[in-house]
Amino acid sequence: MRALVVEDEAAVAEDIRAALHAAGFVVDIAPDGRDAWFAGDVEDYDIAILDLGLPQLDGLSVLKRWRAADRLFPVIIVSARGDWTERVEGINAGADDYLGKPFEMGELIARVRGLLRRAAGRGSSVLAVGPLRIDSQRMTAELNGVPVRLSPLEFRLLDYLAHSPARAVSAMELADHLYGAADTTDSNAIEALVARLRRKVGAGLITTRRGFGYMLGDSG
Amino acid sequence: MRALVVEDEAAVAEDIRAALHAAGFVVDIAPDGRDAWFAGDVEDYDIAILDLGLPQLDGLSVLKRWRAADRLFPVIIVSARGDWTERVEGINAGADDYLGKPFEMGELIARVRGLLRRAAGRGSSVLAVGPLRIDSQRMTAELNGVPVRLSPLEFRLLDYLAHSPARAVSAMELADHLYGAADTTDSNAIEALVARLRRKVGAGLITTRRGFGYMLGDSG
DNA sequence: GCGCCGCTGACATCCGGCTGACGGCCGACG
DNA sequence: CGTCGGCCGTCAGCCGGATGTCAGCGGCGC
Repeated sequence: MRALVVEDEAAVAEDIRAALHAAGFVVDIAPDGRDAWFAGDVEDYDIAILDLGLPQLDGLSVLKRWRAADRLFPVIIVSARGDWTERVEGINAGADDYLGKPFEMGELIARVRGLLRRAAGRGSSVLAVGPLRIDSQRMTAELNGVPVRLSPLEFRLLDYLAHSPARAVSAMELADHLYGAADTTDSNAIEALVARLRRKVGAGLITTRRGFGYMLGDSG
Repeated sequence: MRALVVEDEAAVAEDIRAALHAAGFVVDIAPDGRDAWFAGDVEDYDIAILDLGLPQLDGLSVLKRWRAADRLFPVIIVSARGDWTERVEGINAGADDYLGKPFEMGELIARVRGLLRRAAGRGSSVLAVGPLRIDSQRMTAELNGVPVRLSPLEFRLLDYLAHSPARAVSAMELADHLYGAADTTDSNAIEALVARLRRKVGAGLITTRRGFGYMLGDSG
């Protein structure tokens, strides 16, 4: 999962980054509105945390521009001014959630997870695919009720697939969301990762659609 | 689907080519404005990605010449970050979308799909033809609600037919768009492909107009 | 009824994707 | 500080599905 954090105060940005990173996200930070707009327009994020008070370009404007450009990833607005009208404005501009400062990192993570769940069209916080249960909260997985020990990358790959229902996800997209955009590796790292995952969760769970990508389950 | 990438920087061009190819496109690359103008004038593209900073002939001029010659395929302008005036100029010259550098490949693909959808006069990425539903986003097809497993080429052929409403598409045109112009193969590869497709989606869905080509459905 | 275009099933080939092995890197631990 | 073990990217070779080719058949249009 890839997240964009828009926050001008470096210390706060770093706190959020750390929390998200610990929760298994790849994080980009945009320190001002202009960078934020650009990054959100150009990169492929799963979610954005957006501070409203920003230099260069106001947070609400950033959000509106994203939405106008059909950038539909979930956005959580974070703001110091606990203003009620502001909240409404945020929602109207296309925000999916609102969090007043100061806030607990735990709450932020929880809301992020909730939004991702909704975006994936799932109700429960524990995703189930066949005999496999994936708990993104605890970063654990169970096969037939038996805990499976997964490495961080393995888990994130599995988690990303689980959040992309009924869709084949290409190796390129996976690399993008697991590593971030920077490296255009044309290696078989993803294939190797998938192989190791299959060895742990059973070969049948991850289907390869030749020429398209990977998906969980086998229908479709 | 066939795309023209106009980009003088070989590495960038290659990245774009790879991404488009992974998304199921046949890609031609034009390294300068002159080549671009010629290729767009002579070949039959479904979309073009146009860099503005070009040797020989400026990108905007290329676009204007295409439009002046009634070459109406959608064009996405790609340009170094920042300049609003440039963006306006681009739109005025007949561009359909604008993307600042650097950009995320996934973003490019999404916009390309959006434009093609609009070009086909549809709102959704899911096309329905008789009992068949084609989702070009997920690259899946369903027959009466049952997923059909198609190979990459099969899917692209089907997708192309679906985007050519009520029209017979010749084998030559199909070969052109599935493989690229270069090879003037006088083989029956397309026929074989169609045969395999028919076996999977039902013979009635793809009609042959003897001497003209193939079309989806049977009316017209 | 004739001829040609197009269809099919079989076969060859080719390429994407899988695997097992290897080694670098890094953190844990003595 | 050295060693150990786990994680993970890279390599090379293999496998099987995907796709082009061929040859023969069939039916559509004249």
